[in-house]
Amino acid sequence: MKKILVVEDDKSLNDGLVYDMQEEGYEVYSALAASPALKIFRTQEIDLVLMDGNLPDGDGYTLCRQMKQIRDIPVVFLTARDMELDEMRGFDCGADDYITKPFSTVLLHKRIQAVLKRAGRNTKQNVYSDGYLTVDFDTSNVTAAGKPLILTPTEYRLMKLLIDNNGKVLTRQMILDRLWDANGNYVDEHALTVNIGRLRGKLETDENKYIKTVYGMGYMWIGGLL
Amino acid sequence: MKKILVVEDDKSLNDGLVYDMQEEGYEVYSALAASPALKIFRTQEIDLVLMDGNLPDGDGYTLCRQMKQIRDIPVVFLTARDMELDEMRGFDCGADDYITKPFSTVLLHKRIQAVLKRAGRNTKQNVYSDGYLTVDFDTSNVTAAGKPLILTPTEYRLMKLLIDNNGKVLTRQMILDRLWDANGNYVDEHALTVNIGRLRGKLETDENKYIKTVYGMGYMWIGGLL
DNA sequence: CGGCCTTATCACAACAATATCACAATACAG
DNA sequence: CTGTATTGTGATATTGTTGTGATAAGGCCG
Repeated sequence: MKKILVVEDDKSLNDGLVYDMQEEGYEVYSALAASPALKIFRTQEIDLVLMDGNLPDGDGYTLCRQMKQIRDIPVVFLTARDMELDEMRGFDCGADDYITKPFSTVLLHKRIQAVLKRAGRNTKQNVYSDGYLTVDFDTSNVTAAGKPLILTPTEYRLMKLLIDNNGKVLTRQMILDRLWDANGNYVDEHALTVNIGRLRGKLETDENKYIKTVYGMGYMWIGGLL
Repeated sequence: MKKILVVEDDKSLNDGLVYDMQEEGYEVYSALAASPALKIFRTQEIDLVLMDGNLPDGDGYTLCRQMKQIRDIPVVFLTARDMELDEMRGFDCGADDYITKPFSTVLLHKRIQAVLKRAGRNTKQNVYSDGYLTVDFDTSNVTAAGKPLILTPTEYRLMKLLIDNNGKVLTRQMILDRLWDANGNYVDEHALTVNIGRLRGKLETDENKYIKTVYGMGYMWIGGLL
């Protein structure tokens, strides 16, 4: 569940926001001023900050900058209509969006979703990496020591299967079933042996071993385990 | 210089926007409807789209989605005040900001700056250069060993796409989607193969190879790697 | 240590993916 | 409207991959 921090000095508006956001399914923290907000921000893994532009102790733009420095999470500003100057300052300090009061709950929620989604793009990663080998499963990019590595489709699928079961032994039969025998076509078990060899040849060095042969059983990926 | 595409069916507002943005130092393209907009978008390396929500042929939200699919650049919506529904649809389709009419030039500029800055995390280099090949993406000048190289539009766009993803594999499908029509319009995958060949013929020599084919996957630019 | 089984390596052939070349269709400038 | 450059298409050649067979190397157990 996403954690939202509401920073708004108007008590009733603050309460309203907290209630609304809880209804929308977020875990909500709130603060009435900058300094308690910062404290919460440090201790909780906040995903997004909803912030008023005019806070009593030090304005929100300073707070925004401070937070961004600690950890770069999205900040959405709440600002009164027609405060063009405010808007600009907000963006200057790195705000990700701003919303003019008054606003509806549903709109607010939509904007928050949009901002979170935007931020999520830069953080979400589906990668395997130890010091030497890196595999990006989203783009199918494989690099060894920073240099791109070209794997054939079968080699890649084989590697993915092994990494998905990092530390577990996969029997030859299991691997055959999952990589080849999708439609009942029989393939020589030997094909697996050869492809394991080819994969090793491409990604293992004298110092870096990844695929452990388990005699009489199958193979096991041992990335970052030994 | 940043390239902005203005999509607005109100001719006078369109002209005004174009003028304002040119004053602010952008290179501005404009379209009065969705389909010409899409054409410009495909052929020009647009950095940001300024779009009206109500277009005569197919609404802007559809257009936004199409563009995002081709290449993920920021889209800012222009929408009439109080059109809350519009705003939400805008965000649903991946809009990066929206601005309610009427607005001031200076505010618009600020918002655009903010959005561009936000997107800037993904901004690519403006000049590519290794010892042999040099590409200036601002002026579209390409030189090999100091001598100018003439590329056709498609060759250039193809090369840019590859360089933007230096060291990463781009699948054939990805490239097709981004350089040719992302919608139903069918283009023979073969066209890509041929254009890769032409590009290679122009910029590769016996000693300098740039485009690595990844069998069963696609292609990868390998400038300064390997 | 020596037989027996499992796994590894190498070379090759069949096949599928990609490259190349020539030409036709299209866009485009004058 | 005409000539030219660009881009897509088709036929054919080339290259990369992958399964298979033969052979070598390695582990297991007496």
